Amino acid sequence: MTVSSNGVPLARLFAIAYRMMIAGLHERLAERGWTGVRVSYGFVLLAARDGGIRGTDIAALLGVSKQAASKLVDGMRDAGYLAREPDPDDERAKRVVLTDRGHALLTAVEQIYAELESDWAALLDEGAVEAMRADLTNVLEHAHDGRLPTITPP
Amino acid sequence: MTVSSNGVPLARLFAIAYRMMIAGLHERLAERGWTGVRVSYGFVLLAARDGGIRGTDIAALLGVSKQAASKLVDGMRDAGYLAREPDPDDERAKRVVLTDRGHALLTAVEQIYAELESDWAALLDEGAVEAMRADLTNVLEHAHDGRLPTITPP
DNA sequence: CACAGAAGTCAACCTGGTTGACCAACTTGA
DNA sequence: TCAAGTTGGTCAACCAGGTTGACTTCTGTG
Repeated sequence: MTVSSNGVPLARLFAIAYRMMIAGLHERLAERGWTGVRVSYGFVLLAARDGGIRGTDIAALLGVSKQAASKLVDGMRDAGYLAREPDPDDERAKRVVLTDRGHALLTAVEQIYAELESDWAALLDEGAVEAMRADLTNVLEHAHDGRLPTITPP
Repeated sequence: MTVSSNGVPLARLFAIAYRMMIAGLHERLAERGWTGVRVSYGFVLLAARDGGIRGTDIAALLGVSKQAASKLVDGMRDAGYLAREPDPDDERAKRVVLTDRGHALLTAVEQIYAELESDWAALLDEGAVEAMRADLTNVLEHAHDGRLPTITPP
């Protein structure tokens, strides 16, 4: 795709970049013994990290049905990353919380992200990664009423 | 995800950005009467634009099996965007080429991408979009032996 | 208090992938 | 030259991760 004189469309570049980073993440996770980890796990772990999250909130944030979210939580619970607890505020509901194993996985993910970004920084000019982050954050927050959506894997 | 002191991980930002741009693309396509368009269509149309492409090459580029690629081509043919022709160089093979309707869709996609990027440019400093494009291109080319992969939706 | 709506689960279904199998055509090395 | 291995595409069966529908229990509101 060559668009006017502006080069490769940003959407393509984001797609490739995202896919490349995710591939790098999962490769390095596997090297550290974390296997069978799906892309959405990281996003769910992040959202549930502080005090847990409800199934319906996971569904909303991932943009899927509550049934799909429930299945995903089932899988993560079976893998030992999450546990379900009663929600103290509502007898219908459950909160999904991180297990120790879930915390450990999330820590590994964060470390690897830092490594990957260091790799990028080594290839670009001083401060370019931070500038990119700021610009992306700026546009995305503008598009979402001032706040990044919490969790959105493509 | 808060990574060290470096803010939101780039991978998340790319995911959100990509998803947002694709959503914008498909929303604007629908406004122009293009409905039922899947994300991968644009990538296939681009790859097939100049002289067509083989089914196995689509499979390779999309990172899917040849059967999956064949199904995708079936769908796009049925929707009127592609046609299959014999490959003059190999009796086993077929080339997938764009129909007029396929060319028109690709043109619409490119126009919308340009619009979306103008929206971004309006929110950022002078030249920031081009700097981001250059930086992304730089890193991604470095990671792929000097050439961007042709086609990779997540 | 009645009722509409919400949270989660069960069940059936669907879509876009997968693998396996197959046949015709092509390529390669002896 | 030719046999064997490989390749391109299609058919078929299967699967994972979604979907929708239905249901029960609980909550909030008028």
